[in-house]
Amino acid sequence: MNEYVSPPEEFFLEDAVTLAPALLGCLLRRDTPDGLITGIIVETESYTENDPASHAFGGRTDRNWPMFEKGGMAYVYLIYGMHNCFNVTSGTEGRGEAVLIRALQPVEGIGLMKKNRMVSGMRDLCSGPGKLCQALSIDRNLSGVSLMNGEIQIQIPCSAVEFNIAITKRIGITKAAGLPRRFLINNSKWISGKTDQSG
DNA sequence: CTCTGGATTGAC
DNA sequence: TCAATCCAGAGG
Repeated sequence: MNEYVSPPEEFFLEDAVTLAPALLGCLLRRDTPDGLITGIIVETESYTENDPASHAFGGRTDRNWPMFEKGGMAYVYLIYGMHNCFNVTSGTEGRGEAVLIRALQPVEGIGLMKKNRMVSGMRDLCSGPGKLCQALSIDRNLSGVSLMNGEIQIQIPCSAVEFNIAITKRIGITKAAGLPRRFLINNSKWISGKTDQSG
């Protein structure tokens, strides 16, 4: 069992395309009134300001303002009227970019995740951006909070973990659909998509 | 103010 | 394959 610690602030100041693969293998930790929930990040996507698929493409707004702040913030938004998506902002202040967290390997608080998701299969808990937000009770009230300390934190592993990173096109977008900006831990069974097997 | 479509999910 | 469901952003 690896140990995880808070990264230095500079960790989040990299550009989104650098930070997205760097977040793989890191721990996402969520403190709720009901208890602690954690999971290892296994799938991410990067969205930069010059990317037509990015919310930051049209400039700063009331919704996307965290993307333009200094890296290390949560940017949470509602998609399709019903699902929340959690992003880690990246880059120095003024740069509109973020990394979408798409899937986690559940670690702690699995009972809570099942309760929040109202499903029992491990594979269904965090294998998608909307799913993991529901499992960790993340909604857009948390957009703009710091990830350095507080109710949502990102922690890096103390000792390096061996894995290969696969890079593919992003999921579910129509603009700039061909860009290789999706990063995942190769052969992880916890990534999003259709590979159902309850357990 | 009205209109439109989306960084998704789960049921047909 | 497609409906659910709502708000940000664009246009009048």
